[in-house]
Amino acid sequence: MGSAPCCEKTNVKKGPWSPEEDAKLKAYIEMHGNAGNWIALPPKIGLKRCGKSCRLRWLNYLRPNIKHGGFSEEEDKIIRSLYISIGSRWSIIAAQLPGRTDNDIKNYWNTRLKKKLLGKQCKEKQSGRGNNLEQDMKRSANVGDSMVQDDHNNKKSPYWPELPVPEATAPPLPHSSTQDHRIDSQASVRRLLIKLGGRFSDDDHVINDEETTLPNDPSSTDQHLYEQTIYIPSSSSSSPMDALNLNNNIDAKFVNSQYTIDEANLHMLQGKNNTFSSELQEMGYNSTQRLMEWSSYMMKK
DNA sequence: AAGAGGGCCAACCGCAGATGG
DNA sequence: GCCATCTGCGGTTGGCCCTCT
Repeated sequence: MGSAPCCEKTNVKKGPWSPEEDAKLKAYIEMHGNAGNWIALPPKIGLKRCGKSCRLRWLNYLRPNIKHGGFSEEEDKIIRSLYISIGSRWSIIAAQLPGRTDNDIKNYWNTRLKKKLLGKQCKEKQSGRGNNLEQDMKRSANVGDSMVQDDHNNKKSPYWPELPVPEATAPPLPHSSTQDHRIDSQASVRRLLIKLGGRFSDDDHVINDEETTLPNDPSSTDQHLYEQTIYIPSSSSSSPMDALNLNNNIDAKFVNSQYTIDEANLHMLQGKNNTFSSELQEMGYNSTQRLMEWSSYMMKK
């Protein structure tokens, strides 16, 4: 494919936006919406900018309710845990943090969290228990990729969503007590799954009953997610692995779908002796156990 | 005081998926 | 089914600003 034709190099201004340009763009979008065609927008309002540039400026800066800087500890944790789960899917991570943009989160990760973990890794290395962090990070970040890679067409498949904190009862995702409840109910977990790239096949009615209730507007879907909090029950008395493999209520197609877990990948998630593992534990995670519990629970639904 | 170095962030680039003709 | 175009995303870069020496 390649770059959109809107990005012709000729006669397009680059670099920082002036207040005048911001004002023009903001005024237009507030009045008309983005009209679904960013490329056609700049000429309409007399901006010598690429449509993509306008879109980016709006999304990352001019959009209402955008927060900049000052990431809270809770946001920090959410970012870390989601990164561990799904890797550098910044847009998805951003969707869990209202007011934050993927760019912001990406910058935050690259400039702070990464170093934070690197620092930690160095300490661990000095104490003789660390592995190569870069590899660990890659490995961890690629967990989603590797575990769901479709061998035949090499396409990316859905990623595992974050697992709730393993408390005995109704553990929410780490979030600030002052924040809105974000991800609530099994339904929203499913939605998150779908959002994470999950496209359950049409006959995966396990999901579809919920999916059909989703609003079409992606932004309202996000809002819907935010307005809820997660509730995942504590682990059942039966073995999670049993539940994973043997639950007779599970639609066979679902069991065989891309959402099943193989043990090799679970070991990857386990992240033995690496920084993320300790990070997880610090946050109260036992990856394998949690993943098992979570998938078991999801399949029983 | 000034130069060097590093941190941080806004913006750009290029790719891939989605969509429509 | 193919092609052109648009949109969205993640990686990278350029430049400003702050801190250190």
